[in-house]
Amino acid sequence: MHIDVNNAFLSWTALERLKKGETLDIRKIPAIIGGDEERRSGIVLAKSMKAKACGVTTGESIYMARRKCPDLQVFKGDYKSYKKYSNELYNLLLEYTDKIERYSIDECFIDLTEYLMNDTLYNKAIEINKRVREELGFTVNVGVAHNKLLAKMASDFTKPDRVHTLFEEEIPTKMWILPVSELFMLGRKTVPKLYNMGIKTIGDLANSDEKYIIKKFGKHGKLMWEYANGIDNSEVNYKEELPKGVGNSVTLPIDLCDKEKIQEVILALAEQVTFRLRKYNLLANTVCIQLRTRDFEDYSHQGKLDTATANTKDIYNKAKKLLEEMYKKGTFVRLVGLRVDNLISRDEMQLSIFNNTNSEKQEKLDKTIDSLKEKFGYGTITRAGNLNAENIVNTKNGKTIV
DNA sequence: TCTGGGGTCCTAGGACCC
DNA sequence: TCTGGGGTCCTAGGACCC
Repeated sequence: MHIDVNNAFLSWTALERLKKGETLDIRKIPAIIGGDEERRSGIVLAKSMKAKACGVTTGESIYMARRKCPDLQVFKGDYKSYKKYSNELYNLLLEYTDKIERYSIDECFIDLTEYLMNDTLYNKAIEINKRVREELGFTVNVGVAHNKLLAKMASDFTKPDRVHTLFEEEIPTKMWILPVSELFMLGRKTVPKLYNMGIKTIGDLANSDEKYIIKKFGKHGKLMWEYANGIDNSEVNYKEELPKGVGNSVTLPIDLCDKEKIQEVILALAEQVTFRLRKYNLLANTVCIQLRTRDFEDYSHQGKLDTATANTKDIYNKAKKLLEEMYKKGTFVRLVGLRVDNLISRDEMQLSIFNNTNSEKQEKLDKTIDSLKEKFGYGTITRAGNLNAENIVNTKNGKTIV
């Protein structure tokens, strides 16, 4: 089964508000959860059914959404409460199986292979849908099928608060009739190409020549042809996995064309990224910085580190070097990103790094800073060189001890 | 006019090796 | 003047997901 929370951020915000004594249920009016327009991140993150009816779409600018829907109300998101509701859903699902893949904050796959009868599965899905609504206060769509792809497609059919099945024999009537753009993993670049080839529905793709599609689209072609035919042998991945990379990025309040100022932002990002890296007990082997210009052109530059590290200073120094190499004087930068890749666990690391007294000192410093951040909040402590950028990178301004 | 931020996976081309 | 055929590793950029 695939379980998908309906308008997750908006529904959860609605619940939080009601809990605090507000009387207006924002699920029942044209409303959205949006980013911060002043920080130039004003996009739609989630929408109510009434906002959707006006034509508001996720990802578009709040400005556009308001034009489509003049009495639209905009609310801020609160990631902390979202995590809480996500956990409530997870705990409810645990009563059915521990084979749960948390696909995102508002989506889970669960593996119920032990139940072979379609009717049994369907009844379980009905029960989950009802229990979530009654016990947790929000609604979910549940898709029931014999693999993940079909379950995911099913949960997307009609919303909200519905259970849909997509068994083998239902593929032609329920899935093949849909426009090809509805197929999972077909995005804005591939769909027009298929259209030009005369492939308009998922059925058209399913019944096209597999070899031809592979020749045109390579590996991705094989995947989409199989998906169109309902083929997917992937497992429900219920074991927690460590991340393959960790990154943070910020859209700046104003475009910067001053390398020193960009460096300050990179230092704040390095603090953020390495803080998370250390929480996972991982070390990074490569550093990558990303710049977005005022014309929305993205550039990235990466490089390997001499030894794997999670030190703020090491990562920052490398990032600074990369910036030096790539930044063209006079370019106006809108967004700065820093990410680290090729991660290894700290235990795998040879001990060589600990022979270096300087590294040892840095490790101790980072550890101390981390525990202060854990205890008193991320904004508690910051580097003196970082006071300007800190306010750009972090929304919450805690106390600052220098 | 306005266009986020967090990820994963894939590809093409270049450097380098034998 | 004519210059292979393997392979690996690295980087930049792009497609897709939520």
